This record gives sequence, C-alpha cells and structure tokens, in this order.
Amino acid sequence: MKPTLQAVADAVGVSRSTVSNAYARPDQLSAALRQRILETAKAIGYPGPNPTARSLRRGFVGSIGVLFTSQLSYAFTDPFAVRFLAGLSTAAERHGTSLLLVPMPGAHAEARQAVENAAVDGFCVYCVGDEEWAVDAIRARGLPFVTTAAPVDGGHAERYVGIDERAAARGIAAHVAGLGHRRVALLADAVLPNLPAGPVRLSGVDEVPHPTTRGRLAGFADAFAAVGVTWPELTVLSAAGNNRPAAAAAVAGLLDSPDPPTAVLACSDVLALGVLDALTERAASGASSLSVTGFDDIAEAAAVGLTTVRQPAEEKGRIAAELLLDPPADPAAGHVLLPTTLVVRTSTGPVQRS
Amino acid sequence: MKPTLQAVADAVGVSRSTVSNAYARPDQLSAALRQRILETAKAIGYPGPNPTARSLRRGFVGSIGVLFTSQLSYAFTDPFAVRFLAGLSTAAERHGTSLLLVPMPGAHAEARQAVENAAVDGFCVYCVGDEEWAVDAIRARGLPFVTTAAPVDGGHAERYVGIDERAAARGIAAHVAGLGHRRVALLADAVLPNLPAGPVRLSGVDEVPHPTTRGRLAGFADAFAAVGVTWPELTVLSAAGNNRPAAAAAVAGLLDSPDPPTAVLACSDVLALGVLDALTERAASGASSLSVTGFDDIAEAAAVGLTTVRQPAEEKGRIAAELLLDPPADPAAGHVLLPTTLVVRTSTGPVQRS
DNA sequence: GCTAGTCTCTGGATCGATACAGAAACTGGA
DNA sequence: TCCAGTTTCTGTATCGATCCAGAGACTAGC
Repeated sequence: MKPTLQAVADAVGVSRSTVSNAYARPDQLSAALRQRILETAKAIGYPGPNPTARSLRRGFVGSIGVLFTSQLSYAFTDPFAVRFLAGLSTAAERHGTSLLLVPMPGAHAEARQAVENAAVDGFCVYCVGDEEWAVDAIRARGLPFVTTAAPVDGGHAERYVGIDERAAARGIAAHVAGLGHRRVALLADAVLPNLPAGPVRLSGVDEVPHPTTRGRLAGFADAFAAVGVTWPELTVLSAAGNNRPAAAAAVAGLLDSPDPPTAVLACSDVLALGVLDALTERAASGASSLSVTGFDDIAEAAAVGLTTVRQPAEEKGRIAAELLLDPPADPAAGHVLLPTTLVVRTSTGPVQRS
Repeated sequence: MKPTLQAVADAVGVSRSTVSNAYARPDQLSAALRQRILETAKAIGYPGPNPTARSLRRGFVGSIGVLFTSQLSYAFTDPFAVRFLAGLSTAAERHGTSLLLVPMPGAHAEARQAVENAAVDGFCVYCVGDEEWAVDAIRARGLPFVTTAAPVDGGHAERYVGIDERAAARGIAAHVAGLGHRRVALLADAVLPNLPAGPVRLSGVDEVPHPTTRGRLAGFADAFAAVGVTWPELTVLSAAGNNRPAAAAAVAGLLDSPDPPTAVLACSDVLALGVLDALTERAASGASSLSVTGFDDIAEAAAVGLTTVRQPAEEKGRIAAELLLDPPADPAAGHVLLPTTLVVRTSTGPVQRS
C-alpha cells in the first residue's frame, strides 16, 4: 500500500495540513520544515498528493475532454482532425492542461455515460452533427464547452470556433461554375444516416442532418443556382465514410455511367482524393476528364494538385483551447469565425466539350 | 450549485447508498424504486455521480496517460506517432478506457510533476530516451506502464512493445551496402543533446544517448563493417529536430561538399523526406544521384518511392494498450518485439561511377 | 407457526486530500 | 513591558461518492 499524506505527517510529526502545504503552498511554512517534510516523504516512498483526491477537494481537474462524435480513432485517421488536435494540444500545453480523449461507444446511452463519467473541467466537441445529446450531457453537468462549428439553429453554444461553411463552399463552387461546369455531382460523407453509397435523392438541402455537410452543400447549391442550375439538376452522392475507398466507391457508378458529370465537388479533401483514386484506376486524371474539388486543404492536397478551400486547422484547435481555458469577458468574443481561402490548383479546369 | 447524490436521496426519501446503487448496481434495488430515483434525479438536474469522487472511492480512474517525452504537440506532428496513437486509441476504446494526453513542460521538475499529477491508472510512455525520470516518477506512484521500446540496459520495464532496432537497421543498411555504396552518411535527430545541425564526430555509437537512435546507428554500422567500412569512415549527421527542414539543413553542407556521400541512411522517414527535399532543391533526385533510405514506412514514403523499414505502427499502439489494459499472466509475454520488413523502392539504386 | 433464505434498503466508515478559522510563537516598536 | 502584527502550524469540516455489515420485510418449506 502506498503511503498517504497522513503517513508522511506521522513520520515527520506534523499535521496533515502542513504536509499538504509543503506541496501546494510553500509560503505557508518555514523552508526548513518543508525541506524536512519533502525528504521524509521521499524516504518513505510517498509519491506526492493523490491527483484524484486533490481534484475532488479542489473542485477542478486540470484537463479538458475532447469529444469525437464518431469513433475516437477517427481523430487520428482524418488528417484535418490531426492538425486540429495539434493546435489544441499546443495551446493546452501552454496552460498546463491535459487532454482527455474520451472513447465513444456505438450505443447511444453508453456514449452519453462516457460524457458523464469523464473527469474534466470542460469539453471540446469536435464536429457535432445532430449529436445534440453530447452537448446536452455536458450542459447537464454544468461544464463549459466549445464546439468546432457554429451551432445548429435552436441550440446555442456559448463558445464556438468555426468557419462560414456556406460562404466558403459557395466560393469554390463559383470557381467551378465559372469554368463552365453545369453537370456536376456533390459528394459528402453520410448525407443521411445509414445510407448506401451512391446517389441520393433529396428534395432539398434541409434534409441533411449534419450541419457542416448541410452548410457546404447549401453553399455549392447557391453558386450553381446563380448560374441557373437548380437543386434537382445536381447529383448528390453519399459516401459510406470519410475516407478514400468510400469516396471511390461512391462515385464509381456515376463515372461509369453513360452521362458522367464534368465536375465533382467533395465536402472534404479526403473524399476528393478518393475521387482522384477512382479516376486513376480508370486511367484518367483530374481536370483533363473531370474537375475535382476538396475542402480543408490537408497536406496531401498540395501534393496532388487538388483545388480546395483552405481553413486554418491548427489555428482552429488553438482558438478552441483558448476559448475554453481563458474565456473572453465579452460573450460575443466567444463566437469565432475563421477566414477561409480558395486554393486553385490543377484538379479543376475548363469543362471539356465532347 | 449542482445537486449531489445526497440531494437526490433526500428528494426521493431514500438513503444515499440506494441512489448510488441505482446508478452503479441496478441489481441491488427494485426496478420500480430505481426508476423513481432516476426520474427525480433528472427532474432536479442531477448529472449523475461525480466522476472524481467516484474515482477516489473506487480507487481507479478508467483512463491511461500517454507520455511524450518531447512536447505533446509532437505527437500530432510526427506521422508515425499519429498512427501509433490511432492503434492505441482503438484498443483503448474497446476497453472503454480514455486516453489522457499529458503536457510536458520544458522544465524537468515541472515535467515530473505533470506525471505525478495525472489522474490515470497507468501510463504508456512513447519514445523514452534517456528520460528515465519519467519511468521513475511512474514507479514511485506504483502505476503500471508500457514503453514503446525495449528498455535501456539497467532499467527494466516490465512491459514493452518494440522492434529489434539494430537488426532492422542492419537489414536496410545491408541492402544499401549491397548496391555498392561505401561512402555513406547516417542521419539522425539530435544525436547528442544541444548539437548544431551537421556532421558529428563520435568515437563510437555508444556515445549516443537516445537508445532508439543508438540502436539504429549501431545496426547501420554493423552492415557496413561487414563490407569493410569502419565506423570512422562513416559520416554521422545530426538534425536539429525530427522534421523535413531540419534534415534538409543537416545534409546541405555535405551535399554541397566536393566529395559528397553516395547514400544517406536516415533514422526516420521524415528525415529521409527532408533529404529528398534538399535534393529536389538542387534539381537532383533520389537514387540517380544519391540513394536515400528512411525508417518507419509512413504513408508519404510510398508516395515518393522511399526505400525504408516498415514497422507496424497501429499494431504497436494496439499492443501497447493491451499490455496495459489486460496484462498477460506470463510476465515474459509482456515483452513484445514486432517484426519489421525491408521495403525497397526507387530512392535507392546502385552506386554511380563518376 | 417457525426457521431459513432471499430481496431491499440503511448507516456509518472510508477514499485522500484541501480550506479555513484560529492557536501558539515570535518580532518589533513605543 | 505590553500590544499589535506577522509567521508558522493545527484541527475540524468538507469535497461527493462507494463499500460493507447488517436490519427489516417478505417468501418458502416443513
């Protein structure tokens, strides 16, 4: 059994409080006594105050929870998420705060429990879709939190850091429309829950539950509406996951159809790379036969010449951490919208007349 | 103030224990009463048992600490580390365990404190170099831990998952030697602490403090010794960090020298990519003018055709988590050495006669 | 009707620390 | 010499739960 604070107190012949002070408040006791306490503590093998007990008494923990509404391991699979975490961890490190990565069991009730059981001072919720339940659970605990997107209408997060999804999407779609493309497909991950890969019929963008996806699709639609292409004329493709094979699978049917689109606008770079994979497989390349765009500007986008929207990933993480760790006095400052940039590379080009 | 368990007990008119049981041991009370308790709990806004208090009483936390001996954000910058974390998190998720990423302040004493203050049930120590202090601090707390490398002679970790660094390095160096290369440079990150970038004179590999680096350099040396190239004939280059620019900077002088090496063996893919960057800058490419090898086989290595040693990153993480979360009965099973593979691509080729 | 056995529920002890009010000793100045 | 002020240390209450021995009520079997 590891010795406790009491054991040290007994060994030195002082009170528990004094030993506690030796660790947490050096100014509350003489240097000599403190020295003596620390030495006997080491001698009897006392490892320092128990972190859990300390947290309980103090009422705060010194760590913030990071919530991924999908599987936790997704965080390390998606390049954008990784960069976000890099920013988050840098800022957290500056504050001496640790990050608790909370596992998310598939079952809803258990996932909620995971949120309830996390010993943290606040949460950073990455990519909340409809998962208002997570926010609810956090609110029920009375803990502060930040989300990585402006909240869905109705729910209001006090603090968030996001981008203007719709405007950014409109920008890149306008670029594609400007190149003359009119027969286009929009590609997103899980447009509707439990959907097979491939085209989806939606009466409107409002049907899409995931707010980020909805925002981006709406932006794409805006730009095409401006050149006379209406929503029903756009093909919406759903991929079974935010990864390259899923994207390749989702576009496969369309690419092989007699009347393929001239451009595919993807809701993430990873999906766009999957489309390029599908093209490579067919011995075609981006831009020449099909224009492809992504979203996020991950490192690989530059390598393959993907036209995309850049958003500051590390910065997003950094700001998220700071909103949480020292909240701005002015509540309005808790709502941060980061700028985005259209990055035109070689994966988009003028529409080919066939 | 958030209501406590006691408040719920009072509201329902039962004892604290019963409310506790309603959450943690449903079989200990009638379904009807449990229902009633849960309902009033929700009604008065009780968010469920306080995780910290629960941990204190139960004596375990449900999370494991992940320790990076360098900055925490390094974890998200190094592709190999990211994949390791992916594996770790997948396994942790299966066990319902969360991961606590502990920040590492630069100052030694503070870093030790960070280890002492982490509320965790065990630690996964990534890439321990000479930082025996971390292991010491963990031992002092009496917590179990895993390291990602076989321990340095002397210190003994009960559980570790690593690779045979020396043998793997010997393998890839033998490939390079087999191609006829004799004038070669070995590139590593921070060969000695606080070293400027560039060539280092070492009387032997034993001088290198970081065990992983030492192991790899020793393996390289082994293979060249076998073809008659002795240690003093090998150039050792030190980079100021495990990143591409640092590697490019470290080799710059040598590449521009009148008598450049015909091959560079790097201790990581990231460093090797930096060398390729330096070559690109000089309008030369790998293999034609200079053979380059890496270590780890990160995703980008395949893209640029880097010859390297593959080690199973996700698997390493997964096993680390499992060694920690359900330790094998047989202590010998706590020592895992993973297999490695030599992956020959286009960045290595026969030595050019000039 | 009585004993044994099961189901429910309770109360007090406990996990390991920190906060805070106040006691004791010491310092200095008038 | 005495009082105010500071420094140093102590003791008790508390953070919010879980554990465990045991009290009552209830069922079963003989």
